[in-house]
Amino acid sequence: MPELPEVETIVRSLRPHLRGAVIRDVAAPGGRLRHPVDVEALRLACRGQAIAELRRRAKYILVELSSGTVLVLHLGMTGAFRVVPSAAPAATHERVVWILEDGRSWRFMDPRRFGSVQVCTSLGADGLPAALAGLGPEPLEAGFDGEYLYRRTRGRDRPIKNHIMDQAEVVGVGNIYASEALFRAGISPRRRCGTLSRKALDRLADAIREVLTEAIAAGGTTIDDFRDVDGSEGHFTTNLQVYGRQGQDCLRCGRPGGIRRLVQAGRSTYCCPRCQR
DNA sequence: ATATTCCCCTGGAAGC
DNA sequence: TGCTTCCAGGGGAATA
Repeated sequence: MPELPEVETIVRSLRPHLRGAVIRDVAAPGGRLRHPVDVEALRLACRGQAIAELRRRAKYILVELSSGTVLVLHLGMTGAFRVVPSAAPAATHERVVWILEDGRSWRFMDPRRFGSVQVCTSLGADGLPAALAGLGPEPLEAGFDGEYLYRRTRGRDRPIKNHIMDQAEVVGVGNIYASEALFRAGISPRRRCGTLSRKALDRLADAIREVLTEAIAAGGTTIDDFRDVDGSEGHFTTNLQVYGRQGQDCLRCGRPGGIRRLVQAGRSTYCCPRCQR
């Protein structure tokens, strides 16, 4: 569910609620997530600590505590947060609850348990968790452009869609925005990445930055589960040009029923075969 | 090394 | 109504 724009939306929403708040205690009422939730390590790290800052790296949320310890959170496919006025009893699918000194509670729900909540045990030289060291560049920061994509795709053979969803190449692009960016760039998702010209990859880098920026401005995309911290939906859904539109008319060339759905690496891809080569 | 497949888990929608 | 099948925004381990 959450790709870069959704995670960014959530971090921006959480920040004013949580920055400066002091954690009284942590509970893990919901059993294991992707990894077992080490509630003792969480308590040790969090009790009595203020939340100094919240940041996003790739699709991870980093919670920096006043002690310098960092919590590493991931939403998986169905993770969501709420901040509520009291320490209410656990709701359905609630996995981790932080009780704050001011009486509020910060709650993580995740029906499918693909998310994760971990205490970072070692920081790299860049101040980021060492466990995130293998991630590629942020697409909205310097260092990501057509030249970079060109360099990283020479001699590689996989489909370009799989390549841009590889978090070691560029972070934050998931299944929705991969299809959307390739449509905007006029590139077939099945094209072998090593065969793309520098010019085409310039267009693709621009398209990725453009679609992510627009989606952040719209508060993300809600297909089914995604909700902001206040429960609201993302508005970018209405701007999707291909995702979920199989059998509908292409918005660029107008071909009736022009949008196709295909499967790559077990994930749905949407494209217009006439517009994307 | 590189690329693809499978699996984790739960719920909703669609098909019969 | 009820049962079965398919599908889902992610990521990582296990295979080719």
